[in-house]
Amino acid sequence: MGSVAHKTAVTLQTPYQRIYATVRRIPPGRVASYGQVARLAGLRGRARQVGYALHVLRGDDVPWHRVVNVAGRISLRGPSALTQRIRLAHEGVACDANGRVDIARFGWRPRSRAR
DNA sequence: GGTCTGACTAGGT
DNA sequence: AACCTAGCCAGAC
Repeated sequence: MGSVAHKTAVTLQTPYQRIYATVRRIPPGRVASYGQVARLAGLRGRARQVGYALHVLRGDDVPWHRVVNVAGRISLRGPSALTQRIRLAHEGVACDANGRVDIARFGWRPRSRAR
């Protein structure tokens, strides 16, 4: 059948592109975990790959600051962690005294698409 | 080729 | 609560 055309269409987007597309869907004022992004991108279980994809990002085309770990903590170390915290605060997402984002309050819960 | 690292996570002790 | 382990996989060396 049209297996070749189908395969081509699926392969058109690399895993990284799917990750970036998913992160771009996170609305301002919301956060998603690495594992959640992986799942939504069709890459279940590859949370580390999401971290690496964001790590190698250049520029600000992707709102990488809206991704935190599953505990609500900022996983970055160094000055970039402060950048992330500031950007989140600018969107109304504050960290508590322990440096955590309240996932119950700010976690992104997309209505449609894969959980 | 092998080995190690990391912006991860779930599950167990 | 902290700590450990397995699973994950692209890069770096």
